[in-house]
Amino acid sequence: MPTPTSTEAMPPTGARERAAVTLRDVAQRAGVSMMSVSRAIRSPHQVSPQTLQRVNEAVASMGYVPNLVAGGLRASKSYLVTALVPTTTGPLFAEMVQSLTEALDARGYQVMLGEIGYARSREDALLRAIVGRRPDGIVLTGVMHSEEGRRMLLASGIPVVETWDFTATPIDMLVGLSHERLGEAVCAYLHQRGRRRPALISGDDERAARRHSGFLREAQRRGLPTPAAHFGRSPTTHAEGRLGVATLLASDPDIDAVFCSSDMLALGVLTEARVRGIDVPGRLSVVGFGDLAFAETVSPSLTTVRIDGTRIGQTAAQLIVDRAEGHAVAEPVVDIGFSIVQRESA
Amino acid sequence: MPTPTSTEAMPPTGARERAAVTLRDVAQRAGVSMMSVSRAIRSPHQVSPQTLQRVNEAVASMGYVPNLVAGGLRASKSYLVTALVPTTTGPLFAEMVQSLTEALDARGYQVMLGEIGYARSREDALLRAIVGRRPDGIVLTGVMHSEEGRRMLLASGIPVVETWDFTATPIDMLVGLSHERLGEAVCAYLHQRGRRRPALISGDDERAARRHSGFLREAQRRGLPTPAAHFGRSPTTHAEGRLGVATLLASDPDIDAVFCSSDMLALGVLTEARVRGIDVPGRLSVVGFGDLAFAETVSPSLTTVRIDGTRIGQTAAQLIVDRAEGHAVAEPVVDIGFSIVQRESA
DNA sequence: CTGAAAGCGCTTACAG
DNA sequence: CTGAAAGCGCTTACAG
Repeated sequence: MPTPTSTEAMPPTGARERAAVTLRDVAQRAGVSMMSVSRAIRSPHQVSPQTLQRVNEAVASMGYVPNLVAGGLRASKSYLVTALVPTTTGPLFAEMVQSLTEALDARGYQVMLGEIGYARSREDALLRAIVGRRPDGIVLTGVMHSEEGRRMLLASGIPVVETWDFTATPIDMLVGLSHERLGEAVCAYLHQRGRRRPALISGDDERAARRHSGFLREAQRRGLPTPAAHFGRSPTTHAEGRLGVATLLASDPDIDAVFCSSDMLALGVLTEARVRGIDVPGRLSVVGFGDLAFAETVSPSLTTVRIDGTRIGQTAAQLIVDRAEGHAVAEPVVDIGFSIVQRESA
Repeated sequence: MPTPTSTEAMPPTGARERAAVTLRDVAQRAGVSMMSVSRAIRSPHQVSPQTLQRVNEAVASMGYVPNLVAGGLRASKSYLVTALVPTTTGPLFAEMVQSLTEALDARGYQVMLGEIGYARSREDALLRAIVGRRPDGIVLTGVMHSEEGRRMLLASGIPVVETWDFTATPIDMLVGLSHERLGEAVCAYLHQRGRRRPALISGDDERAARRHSGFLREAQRRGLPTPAAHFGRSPTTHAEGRLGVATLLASDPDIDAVFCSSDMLALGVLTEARVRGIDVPGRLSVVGFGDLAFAETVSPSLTTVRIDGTRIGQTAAQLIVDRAEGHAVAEPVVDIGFSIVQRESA
């Protein structure tokens, strides 16, 4: 290893090591107490004009950024809300995350996202890391099943909102919908339009499984033959949609409808049908899930199921803030429902 | 307002308010000092077997979750890395985020995502909130332009990695690529395949703009007529791709290639071309950007540009950890390049 | 292997 | 309007 020259010994790197400016430094510079600095920053009107000005000058010249961790520790208030989203979802939850972020931002809270699901086994470890940071609220996508996870969240005392799904036993609060009922509704929709041999293509996430079982139940109720199904992995792909419908048609050429667990699967089905010269919706109806932006403009346009992610996010934000600030929560469980968006494909 | 009955006065809500278990509580229960509990949890082998057992029992029975905020404050170490991703990107950065999360998780760090971009004006406020939590590292998607933002990050002393783009003046470290060169390469690719009137459809993000200008420069160098362009908003959509190619063809029916700033735009172009009976790639070549999963299985399959998001994430993780743990960073600026994935559409 | 003291950077609670 | 003291829940640094 060469002897470092002075230049090598002090690369740009070196400059990054100096300690951050603290409240004490600012107080010294401004010639006031730490408390006055703290007040000048958080509630400027509680402080004399001169104090305010001197503090502001010191803050600006020193580039002071308050340590929220320290403040939060003392005040037992983090103004941080953690949202856990699955890696596997892609754009489906984007709408919810955005509206959650906006609504909480407006009330002075910051949202941090945690990715869950790339290693299901590490879910409890991740939860522990999150609870350990003592956020003022936790938003989960889906409901929590792990007993360990439920216990930890419950014991933490942190407000929790589960979303996008329904359960009779939420940990705390819930903003979601019944995927069973959704599956039933889609089956009814197809049957009412004369379809007799519907099938399904599904990813392996649990909400898709619930939609599936609702669909089967409704088919049975209506006296239809048990719908065939093709299963792929989540996140679902265009390729799986093509493969799925090819596989289904191979074992039963009379299939006349497919309910897909995502719009991307449905798009794959549309592609495969076109390549094979199968008329959609003439010979085959296709229904997606999610109402992603492309559903409206593909050709044929895609009939799908829409869930109002914006409303989920806003409602969750409201619940978290109410609970975090000690207000009564009138309706801790909200069913936001779903709607079938009728377009050309079914 | 009705007088609350005892049931109303003590809803499930009430149970969530009790204070969290602390190290002191566990120490008392286990009959040892706080330090012994702290050691038993963090370095169990430094503690006698009896102590360890008593602590473990107490921790389990009380459901103790250490307050990482308090620990981090004292130790000046948060084991938290914040990644800022644009709301507008959709699935493009998913790969990077996942590999970043995995690589950092393996080293004991936790990644939290912050959404940027739904309100550009709030970018500095968001940065302030993030710096205020004193993460051990910050990963930015794109490069930082705001002078205020650059100053704040620089002054914070927190390791920063900018990604997905290139600049001569990174704040700290950089893992990216030149979008100008990428644009040049795509133009050359199309010209080499006999295309004479290429055009572009672009979202309004700055990396798309750089690809655009590289493309124009290369076109000029090759003596091609100045490529026409259609601009839409980011996030780009399937609808915009359809509209864009329709608009371009209306003003110049002889266009023979389109470079789109996203695969979703390109998919819209494929749809519009099919509906109009325009042969792709016979009469019109289409190139996307991103190599999303569907690019391979749409029909015709989509020629596109791939960026190795996994490698970006892994490299960024390595840089952050090295810097955070005081190791020398050999190569603080990494060009990961790009590749054109040739398929049917061009 | 164990523990008492000090301190991380703030805010609360209290007194002027 | 201002400030000195205490404390949030941990870990560091030191002493045994």
